[in-house]
Amino acid sequence: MFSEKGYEGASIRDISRASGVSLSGLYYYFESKQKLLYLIQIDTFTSILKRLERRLVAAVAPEERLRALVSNHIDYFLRHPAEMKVLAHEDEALEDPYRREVAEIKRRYYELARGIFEALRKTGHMRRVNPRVAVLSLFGMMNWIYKWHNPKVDPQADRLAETMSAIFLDGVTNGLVTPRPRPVALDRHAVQEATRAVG
Amino acid sequence: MFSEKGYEGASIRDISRASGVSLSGLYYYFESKQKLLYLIQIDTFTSILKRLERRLVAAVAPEERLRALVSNHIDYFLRHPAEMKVLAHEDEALEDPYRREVAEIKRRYYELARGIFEALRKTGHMRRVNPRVAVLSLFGMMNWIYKWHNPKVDPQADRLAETMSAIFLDGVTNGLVTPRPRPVALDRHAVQEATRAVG
DNA sequence: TTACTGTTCGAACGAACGTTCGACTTACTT
DNA sequence: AAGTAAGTCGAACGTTCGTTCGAACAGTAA
Repeated sequence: MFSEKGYEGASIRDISRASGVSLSGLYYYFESKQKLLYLIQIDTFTSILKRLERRLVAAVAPEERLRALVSNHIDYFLRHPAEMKVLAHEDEALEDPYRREVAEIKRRYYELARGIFEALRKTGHMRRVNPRVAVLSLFGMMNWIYKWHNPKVDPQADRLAETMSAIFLDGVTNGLVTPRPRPVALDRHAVQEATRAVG
Repeated sequence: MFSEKGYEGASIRDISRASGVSLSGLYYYFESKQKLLYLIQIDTFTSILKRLERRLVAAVAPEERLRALVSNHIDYFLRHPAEMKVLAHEDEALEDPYRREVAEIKRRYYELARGIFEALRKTGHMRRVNPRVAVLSLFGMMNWIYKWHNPKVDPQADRLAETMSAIFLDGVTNGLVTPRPRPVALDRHAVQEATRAVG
């Protein structure tokens, strides 16, 4: 309901109708509408973060870690579209005792992503891009998915994650699109083309 | 008000209080709350699109056109943050006589962007990326800005547009960050590094 | 049977919602 | 001076909102 109509747009009566539980029945389980939104957000955020941490233990190279992050995020996104839409779209609807707590998890997620970027930079494989802007651009790319993704015509999670990783790491004009492992080095032809593109 | 509290969260009374116009005074100008949202969206969308079209007449090379699109979008975004937030965040709040009309402009904007991608591809400067996914990823990157951009700590429009264009065209791991005109070709060192990154 | 605990609900609360209406003011035309 | 049109507003309309409360139900323990 929150994902369909937005937090303010969805009434407790809507939720009651959709769930088949009476108004007061809902309040037996959730002390308020705010708390319900809070529970959805905390639950979703916690599990996506936990799943990411589990996946990251297997990945050590920064690029691999970044791919793991993108893959995890998008996979979760497409598997739980309603929850993720609520997470992406209703973050401002939460008020301050709850809001702070969700923001704290969000910050952990952000810091984790930022750490991967810093590592990528240390290995010398990233150019001088403001890391904050880079991370937030990546999240923007991924979190926008709920606005447009249509399972019938758009790529599945794996393919989408590969495309977005490729766009983000190599851009649309360089490199080749290949599944993991990483695209191979630029050949002479690609370098020539890149050079020609400038002139 | 719509940008602060969301469409549903903002009441006509909020708007009345903030504008200093009485409830009925507002209805002298706007026939409904929906119509007010519609007017904001149409007005904003029309002017950002018009401005883009004006800028595009000067740019012929696909890459230049893409940079113009990014620059125009972000510049407008940071200059009219409230309107753009409403555009990005409240698109689903609009109902169907109005909604369709806004969707039509949005489609024109999308098609324009897509056209630039197709052109980029035809020149051979873009690799095999699903153009739909590419365009929507780019828009995601840009439209997410309202969630995080803080004028005090984050780059201004020019710099931000350059960074996002660079990320999108070249990725974070390739090429160099330079202001327009385009970054120069990869030197031997960069190629070596890229190669090493794979192995 | 009685007592208790966990679960469900209808009915209602006051508050806030979007919208309307008629009256009033102001400024300009005749 | 009278008339007209545009602008502004207080008060109220019916509806919906989030939330509460006490009654009723089921299942188990004594």
